[in-house]
Amino acid sequence: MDSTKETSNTYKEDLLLRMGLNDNKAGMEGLDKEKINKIIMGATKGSRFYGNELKKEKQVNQRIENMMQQKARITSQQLREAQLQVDRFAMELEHCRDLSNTIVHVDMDAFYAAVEMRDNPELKDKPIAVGSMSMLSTSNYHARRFGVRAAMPGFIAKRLCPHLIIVPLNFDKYRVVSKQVGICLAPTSICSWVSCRIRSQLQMPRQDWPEERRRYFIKTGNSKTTSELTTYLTSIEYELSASPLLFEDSPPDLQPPGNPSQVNCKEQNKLQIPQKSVVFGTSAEEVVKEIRFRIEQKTTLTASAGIAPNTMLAKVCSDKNKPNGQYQILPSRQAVMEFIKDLPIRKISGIGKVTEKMLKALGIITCAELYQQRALLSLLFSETSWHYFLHISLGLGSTHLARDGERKSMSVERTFNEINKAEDQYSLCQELCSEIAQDLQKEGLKGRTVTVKLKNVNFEVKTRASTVSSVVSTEEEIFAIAKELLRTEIDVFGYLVFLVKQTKNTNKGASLASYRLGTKLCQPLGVQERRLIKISV
DNA sequence: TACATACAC
DNA sequence: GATGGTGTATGTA
Repeated sequence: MDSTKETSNTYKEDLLLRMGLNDNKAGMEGLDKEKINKIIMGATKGSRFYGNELKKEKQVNQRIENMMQQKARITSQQLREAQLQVDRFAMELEHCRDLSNTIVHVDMDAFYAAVEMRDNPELKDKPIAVGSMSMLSTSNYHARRFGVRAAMPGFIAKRLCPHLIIVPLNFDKYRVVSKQVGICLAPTSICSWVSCRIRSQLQMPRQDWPEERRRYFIKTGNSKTTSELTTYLTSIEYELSASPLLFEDSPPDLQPPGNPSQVNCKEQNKLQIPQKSVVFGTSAEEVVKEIRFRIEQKTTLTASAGIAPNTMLAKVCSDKNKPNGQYQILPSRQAVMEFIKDLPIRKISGIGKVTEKMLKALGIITCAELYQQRALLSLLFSETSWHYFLHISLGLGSTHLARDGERKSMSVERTFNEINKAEDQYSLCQELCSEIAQDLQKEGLKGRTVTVKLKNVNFEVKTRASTVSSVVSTEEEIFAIAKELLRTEIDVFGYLVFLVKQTKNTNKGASLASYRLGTKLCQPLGVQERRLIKISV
C-alpha cells in the first residue's frame, strides 16, 4: 500500500489533473483554479473514491512508463522509415480531402439547467445545477464561475458554491424540449442527433427562395400577439418542412437576430401582423442563424453552433462561441489548418483525460505538435489510434452523417447504498433482470450474452459475462444466467454489485444485435469481512 | 468470447 | 452522508 508520503508527493500533480477541476468547458475560463482545487481535494481526500482514483492513476502512469521505454528503444533508422510510411499515408489522405460538404453542429447551451431556469423564473440569476447531492448533470454559467460543472458530485459543488441551488432531473421535460429542437432542424437538411446535440448537414442551395420564405416575426411579450405569431411561425415551419432547405454562400440579407437595432421593421399588412420581422440570408452562416433563431422562438432557449467541412471540426466550432454563438471554419485547407494549429488536442471529441496525459508525456499538447510527432506515434500506438491521430492533425473528419445504426446492447445499472445479505443482492439482481426484460420487449429484441457488472464499496469494478447458444429475453431466462454469474462472485469474493449483458441476435426483423443488463450494489461493511469469513470456513 | 479501459453526454 | 447511467469502440488474451 502507498505511504502517505508517496500519496501526497509523487502523485500530487497527477491527482490534481485527475480529480481537480476540469475546466475544458465553455464558461470556465479564467477561474481561480488553485483555490477551487484546494476545496475539491479537501472534500475528496481520504475517501474510498479517492483511493480508487489513486489506484487508477498509477495504472495510467505505468502505461506511460511502458510507452516511454518503448520509445527509448526506437532507433533513428526505424523512425526514418516510419516517417516515410506515415507521410505517404498522409499524402493520400490529403489527396482525398473533401471540403465540399457543410456540416453544422448545434449544441444547446447548458441544456438541462436552461430548461429549469426557463420554467422557474426564481432561478434566474442564481447559480444552479441539475442533478443531486451525489451527482450533477450540468450547471448554468453562473455556477460555472464557482467551478461547479457536470459530472461533479453535488456535495462538493456545494462547498465550492454554498448558495448553489440543485434542481432534480426532469428527463420527461428535456425529452419534450429535445423533440422541439429537432423539429426546428427537420426542414433544414439531413440531420442526425443525439439527445440535445444535433449535427446537421446542409445540402442544397436555396438562393432562389423568395424573401418571404426566409422571413420570421419576432415574438413579443404581448400574449395575444405572441399566440398569433406563434401560429404564423408554425405555418412557416410547416411550409419549410414541405420543401428542402437550400442555401449557398452569399451575403446575408440582414444582421443576426437577437439584436433589436438590427431587426427589420417592415410592415406586414398582408399578414396583418405589424410586428418586427427578420429575414435570413442564404449563406450557411445565415441558415445556421435561422436555425438558432427558430430554436429560441420555439423553446426560449439558446443554442450554439459550429459550421465546418467535417463533423470533427464542426463539433469543436460549436464550443468556440458558446453560449448563444456560432463559429464557422470556411471550406479551405488554409482555414482548416489555421484553426487546428494551436488547438489543444483535448478539445477534440475522443481525446479524453488518459489520452491527453499519454500524449502530453510525448510533449504533445496541440494539434500542430500531434502532426510533428506523427512518425513516433505510428510506432507507439495501434494502427487505429495513429490513423485517428493523423486525421485529427490534418483537420480531417467525417464528411457525412451516419444514420443511426441498430443498437448493440442494452443495460440497466444501479448503485445502491448498503446490501448486507446475499439474498438481497439476488433479489435486486432479479429486479434489474425484470427491467431489462421489459426494455427488451419494448423494442422487440433478444440477446445472447448476459454480463454482470459488480462494484464494491471501494469502487473497484469487475464484469462477468456468459454467452448462451440461443437468444434469451425474459426475466426468468436472464436471471437464471445472471444469478449464476453473481453466485460465483459472491461465493469467492463477497462482492456487492453486479451487472448483466447480452449480445448478438440472429433473428431478422425485430431483432437486436446485443443487450446488456447491469446492476451495481454497494455494501459499506461487507467486503473484507465476508472474505475473511470465507477464508476461515 | 471474456474482460478491462477509454470516452461521450 | 454522499462520486451516475447508458452506450460504443478498442486492445488483449
